[in-house]
Amino acid sequence: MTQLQSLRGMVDLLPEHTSRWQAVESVARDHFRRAGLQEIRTPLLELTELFARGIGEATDVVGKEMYTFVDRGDRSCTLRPEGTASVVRAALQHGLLSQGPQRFWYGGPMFRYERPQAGRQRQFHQIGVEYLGVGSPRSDAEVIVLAWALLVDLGVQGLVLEINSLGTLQDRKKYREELVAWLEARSDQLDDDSRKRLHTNPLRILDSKNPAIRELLQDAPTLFEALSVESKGRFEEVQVHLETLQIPSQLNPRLVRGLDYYGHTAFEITSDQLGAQATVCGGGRYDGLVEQLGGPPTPAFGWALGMERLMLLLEAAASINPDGSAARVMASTRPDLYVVNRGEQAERVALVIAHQLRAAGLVVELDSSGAAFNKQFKRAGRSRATWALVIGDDEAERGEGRLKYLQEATTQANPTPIDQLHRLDDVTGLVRLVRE
RNA sequence: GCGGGCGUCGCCAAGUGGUUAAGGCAGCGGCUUGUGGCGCCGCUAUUCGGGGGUUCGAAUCCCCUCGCUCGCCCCA
Repeated sequence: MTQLQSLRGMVDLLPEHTSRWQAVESVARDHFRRAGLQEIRTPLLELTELFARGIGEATDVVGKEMYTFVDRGDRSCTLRPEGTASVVRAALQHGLLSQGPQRFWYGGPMFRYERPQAGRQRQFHQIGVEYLGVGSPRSDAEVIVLAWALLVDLGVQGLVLEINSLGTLQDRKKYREELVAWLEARSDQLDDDSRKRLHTNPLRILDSKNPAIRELLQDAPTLFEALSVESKGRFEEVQVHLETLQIPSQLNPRLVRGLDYYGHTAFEITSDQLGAQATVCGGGRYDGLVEQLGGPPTPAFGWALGMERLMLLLEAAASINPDGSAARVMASTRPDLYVVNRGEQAERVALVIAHQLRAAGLVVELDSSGAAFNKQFKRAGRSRATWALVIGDDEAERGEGRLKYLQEATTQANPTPIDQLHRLDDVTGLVRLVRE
């Protein structure tokens, strides 16, 4: 293949998709605004150490999925694989945490060096929320409902909210020992993968998709049983708040999540319409991270939502229900007016009137090809504009344009009546007419 | 990193060893230099992801390579 191509897993967003993305982003921004969140934008590139310390050396993300290189100043740099570590770093760096609780949202590209497949790319996009400095069980529910409400508002169907509690560090340490002991006694029944994890990251074995392992795990001790009374109580409180908010949730005791910084509440919002990559949104509590990165002990909670996966769900929802809100979000804008013009004087006038109508707020497409009228009409039809404004030299001479309504099909039997003339200097009148 | 499937025009796609590489959509031009969606006519791949080999002859067989895709792993 001699033709230059984008890198594997790096995807172009073409115009038919960018309009949908903008629509989704604007709905999200509005939700965040009403929740009192502020946007934060951090660099795409950070010191490798930030992610190594924040996410955890033993995790897959850090161990094998990062885009890392050494820059000209001999620093090890990494393209961000997720947003949370950077947000915490920025809050710390600028002393934001000493000003009380901080509520952020962010969005943008993330990078993970993985084999692409359905719902998984090397450069992908997330929008996310981080609540820093708030530790109540109530805030867990408040932040989760933000994600849930956004998805519901966008018209996504068939979502499941799965939640679990990972307890405290001590809870996990205690459980880890129990689990390792239990699994070691049955190590002959483990697959290679699980055996490898036994000592690096045993909790992740719980998440295995291997049916044999799942079967075996049926009788394993669960994390929930190992939780302290306080941790259990806290988690129950979160569940009560979710119920009060009428968010249906399912306890998933195997839900562990792959980033080291999570503790207590962890959750995922999944759909059965995403193939193997079922999670559209995931997050949880990460009370230890701020300290881990050199800050004061600070409770925190957040989530990230995958834009590409969300778009997949929106497409599915729109095709099932063409009148629903998902379909509305997917619809692209069409021009109000297409200016058909030909002739020296007419073309000059058309340029000016197009400019004036745009200034007045209409979506106007100007044909500047100088092609024959029938060509221009053909393009006007294809542009899906509501109206055509026709200006030839006759009209230009009189300072008028012909308005033609394009939304009704012409047939042989019903040739379109020729429309109406309208003064070109009456811009507000034109705008009113087009807007109806 | 490991498996499976696939690669013929911008898109969909026929062709499975004999030579002129169907067809549809889209695009462009014309019928139509003043009125679109319908119709009719014409044009658009010396070439089948790339390289090498077998053969008198290859899009069709073999080898290598690149890419896409789905799954494992992991996660958004």
